[in-house]
Amino acid sequence: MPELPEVESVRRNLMDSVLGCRIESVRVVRADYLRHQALPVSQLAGRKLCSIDRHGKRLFWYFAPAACMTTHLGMSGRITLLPSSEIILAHTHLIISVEGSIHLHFSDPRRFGGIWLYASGEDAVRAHIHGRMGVDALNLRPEDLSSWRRKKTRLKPELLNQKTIAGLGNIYIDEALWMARLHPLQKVSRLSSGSRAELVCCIKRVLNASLRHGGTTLRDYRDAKANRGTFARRLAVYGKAGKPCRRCGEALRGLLVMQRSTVICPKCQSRKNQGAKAQ
DNA sequence: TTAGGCCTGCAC
DNA sequence: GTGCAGGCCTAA
Repeated sequence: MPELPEVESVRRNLMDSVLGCRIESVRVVRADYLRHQALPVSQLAGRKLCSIDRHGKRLFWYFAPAACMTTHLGMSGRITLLPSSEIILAHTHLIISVEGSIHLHFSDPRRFGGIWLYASGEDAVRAHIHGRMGVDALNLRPEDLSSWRRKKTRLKPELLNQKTIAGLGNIYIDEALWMARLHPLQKVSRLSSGSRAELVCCIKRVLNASLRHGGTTLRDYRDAKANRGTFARRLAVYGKAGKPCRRCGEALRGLLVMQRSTVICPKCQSRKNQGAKAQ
C-alpha cells in the first residue's frame, strides 16, 4: 500500500531513468484505468517528459508541449521500468514507451489507483491539489496544525484526511503516533502546541527513515526498478498486535479506528499520557 | 461524521 | 467459501 515514501521512491527511480525522454508510443490495455482524459493519452506521443513532481501520494508528470498526467497507485499500483512492451505483466493497464527502449508498465490488480490526463499542469493542480490536498507531509510545519485547537476530530481520522496533510496512510500514522506517544482517538483540540510540534517532528522522522530504506514492502509494493522497500523490518507497531512494545515491553494492542486496523502500545499511548515527551 | 462501494489476492 | 486488507470518493 504505497504511501508517501513509496511514491517518492518510485518518483526518484523515474527521474533517474526517463527524465527528459521523448514519448514514443502509448498502449492502452484497459481504458477504464484512465479516469479522465482532457487530452487523449495517445497524444502524449512525441512530447518530452520535463519533470515529475509529487504531492502526497500523487505524481504529476509534466510534458512539453504542455500536457500533464497525474497518477495514483491506490493500494496495489505499480509503475515498472521494463526493456520491452511485449511482455505484459498481469493487470497491466497502460504501457508508455520512451526513447531508448524503456517501457513504463502501469499495473494495478485492485484498480484503486488511476491515471488522469490534462492539457496543462495548472489544470491538473486545480483538479487534484487545490481544496483537495493539504500540505505535503514532508513539508509539514507545526503551524499547519494550529487550526486543531478548534477542531472536534480525533487524531487518526484527522491524519488520514488528505485535506489536512497529504501523503500519510495507515502504516506511517500508526508509527508516528507510537513515536509521539499519542493515542489515535485523542481529540486533536486537546493537544498542546508542544505535542503538535512533537507530532510533526515524529511524522517527518518516520517518513524520512522509511525513504532511506526504500519504503515499506509488506506484500505488493515494488519501486519502478522492481526493488522491495526494506522498512517493514523496522516498523514498531504496524501489523505487530500482540508483540511486545520495543520501548516498554507491554503487549501491543490492535483496535479499529474508522474501519482501519490500528495498533498501539496501551502503556506508551495511554490517553492520560497525552502530551508526554516522546523518546 | 460515518458507512458503503470499488476490486482482487490471499489467509484461513 | 468467506472475510479481510485499504485509499478515496460518494451518499446518507
